[in-house]
Amino acid sequence: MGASKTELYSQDVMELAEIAKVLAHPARISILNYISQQKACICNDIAGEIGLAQPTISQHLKVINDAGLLNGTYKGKSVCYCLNPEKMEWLKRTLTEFLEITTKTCC
Amino acid sequence: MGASKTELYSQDVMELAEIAKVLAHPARISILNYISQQKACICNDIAGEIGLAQPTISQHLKVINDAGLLNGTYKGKSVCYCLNPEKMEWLKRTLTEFLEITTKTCC
DNA sequence: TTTTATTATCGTAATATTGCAATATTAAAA
DNA sequence: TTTTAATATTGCAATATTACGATAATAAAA
Repeated sequence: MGASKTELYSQDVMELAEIAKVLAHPARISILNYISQQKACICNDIAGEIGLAQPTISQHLKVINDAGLLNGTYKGKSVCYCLNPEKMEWLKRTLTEFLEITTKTCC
Repeated sequence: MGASKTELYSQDVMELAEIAKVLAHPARISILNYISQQKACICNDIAGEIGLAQPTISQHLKVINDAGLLNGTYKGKSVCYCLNPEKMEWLKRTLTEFLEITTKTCC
């Protein structure tokens, strides 16, 4: 198979899993780290910085962007990628809430 | 390819991506939710509860367990799965710390 | 010891992800 | 308008993940 049975799960659970997928690859963690360190918009020197080919980085950026975590203009000679602060806050809240609930003692 | 170039990343980044992978599937989110709701050890009625076959749940439990998030005894007529509170706290800290750093305004 | 209920593992099919070369697209600069 | 630099898309090969039937392993109960 290889396909999740998405019909089994609630909207909330699906949403959490989707957003976790963004963080589930070291390249995407690195990209988020890099962008946040810049404190300003950056462009695709990310490729050189991380050590993956430009199309690969572009693909990862698309995943992050499709999750709504990026803002800015994505076309032109030089693209400005920045974090979407609202969505990042939402991500933090959502994950924290989940972990508050699940971090209970047991046994 | 399909294989991450793990040699490109720091230990910290890899660790974060690995733990995020645990949360990156709705079945595993559901399992963690379910276990934490029980407030006590539970067994493999999880399969019926979620709607996946027993081997599939067992496989997901292995992923969660391999990440160190479970405690208890895994053999016998009836198995007791419970959360590892220390590791869950570590997960919360690690993710929160990452998100504190990356949740910065930009642009 | 044999039976029984529960969980793990194996094997396999279907699908998804990762990575990159080649190429297309984009918008500014010349 | 043509050129140029930056980014996106396409196509493809390699690998990983998901799911489950069949079967093995486990430990308590009969």
